[in-house]
Amino acid sequence: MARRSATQVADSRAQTLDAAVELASVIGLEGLTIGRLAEQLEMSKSGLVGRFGSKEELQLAVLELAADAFRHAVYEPAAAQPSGFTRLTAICDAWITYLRDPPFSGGCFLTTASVEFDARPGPVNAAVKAVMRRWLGVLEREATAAIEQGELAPDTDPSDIAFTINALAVGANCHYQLHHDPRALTRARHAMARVLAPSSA
Amino acid sequence: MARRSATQVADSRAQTLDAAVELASVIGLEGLTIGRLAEQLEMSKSGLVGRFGSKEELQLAVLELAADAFRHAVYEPAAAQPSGFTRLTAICDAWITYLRDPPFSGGCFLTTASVEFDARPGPVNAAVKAVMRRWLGVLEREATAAIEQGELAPDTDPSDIAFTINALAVGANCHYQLHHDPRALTRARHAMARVLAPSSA
DNA sequence: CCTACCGATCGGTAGG
DNA sequence: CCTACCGATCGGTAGG
Repeated sequence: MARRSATQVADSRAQTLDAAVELASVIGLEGLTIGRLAEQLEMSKSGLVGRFGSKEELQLAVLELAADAFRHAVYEPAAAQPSGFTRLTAICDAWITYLRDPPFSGGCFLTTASVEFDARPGPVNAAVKAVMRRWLGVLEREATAAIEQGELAPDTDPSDIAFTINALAVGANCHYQLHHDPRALTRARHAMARVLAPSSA
Repeated sequence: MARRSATQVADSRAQTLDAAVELASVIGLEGLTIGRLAEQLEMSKSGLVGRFGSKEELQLAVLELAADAFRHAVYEPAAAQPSGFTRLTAICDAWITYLRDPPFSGGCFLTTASVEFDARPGPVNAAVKAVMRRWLGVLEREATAAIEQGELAPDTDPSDIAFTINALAVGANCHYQLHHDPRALTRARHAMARVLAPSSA
């Protein structure tokens, strides 16, 4: 006879996290404070602490949700495409769309968190690293498939493809968030296409 | 009969700023607090406030110093080279060197500040934008010279070159700061070279 | 440049 | 989930 069912608890947690990730995308994962989030949700600080345990656990939960949203927006649409060049192209398309109209108003959350925590050792730093490595691994896997299928030159380095596509997306996000110039997104998309194009015409 | 000469005042201000920019490169420009900086410099908070007026003015001074350091490390060595392709190449070389061994331990300060302040309106946001625009303008000017000298294809868009080179540097900095993998730097350098290579072989 | 202090906010706990 | 509270720290001021 619990006062709230497991589903209700999960729902309230999910709603809390939605607000937290939106707030953190604007003011940063470290700038996110329990007090400010509580005020926005019109609840007490201790209520929030009860749901997550500590600020660090809240940060980890926010990061996990943001990573899910990224995969949902960028990877899942492309997963329907055949592996290799076709799927890589679909990933780039979805990625640019995601950068243009991100699910949280502060732009790509993973880029923000990466810059914010690259010099702060701890569990959040480790989690950011893990998410980024996993994503680069996906890109690398698709690049390898493209090479095997003869869609990329046989001497191509899959890690090189993964790094460069990711760097262009990160750079485009930073430029677009700062200057709000959509040309950054089309320029990044074209540069991605050149990375995936056969090196000789 | 001033107790401290203008030179002494300028020196103490410069030493304070050196410590501030080093600290801010690690914990961020917003995370930089007067109290923590004062403690590190073994002086009182009010002494620091007296030098800069407010935290925001301190942030602006730190940003200005960081921009000077960037230009000193990346632009000045290349300025000795002839304008156009040669100078762009020298800029890319110096840039990668700067990313590998940055003057402040937190990596490229401008990238950090850009991500941190892209959604925080105010004077610091405006200053970051101005620094970035100015730098992109330098890259664009050199790309234009390269086109005029026939070193880049005549239908090349100078803004496109500037954006892409910058995005690769930003992406490389983020990757290198997070994973400490120097291959990110050589990969970025190679991608920059492809951007500057004639599009057909 | 200092000490002493201001009100606000931080993350978190006690107790219910 | 709440109120009430803890010690620490925030940016900054008063007064010297």
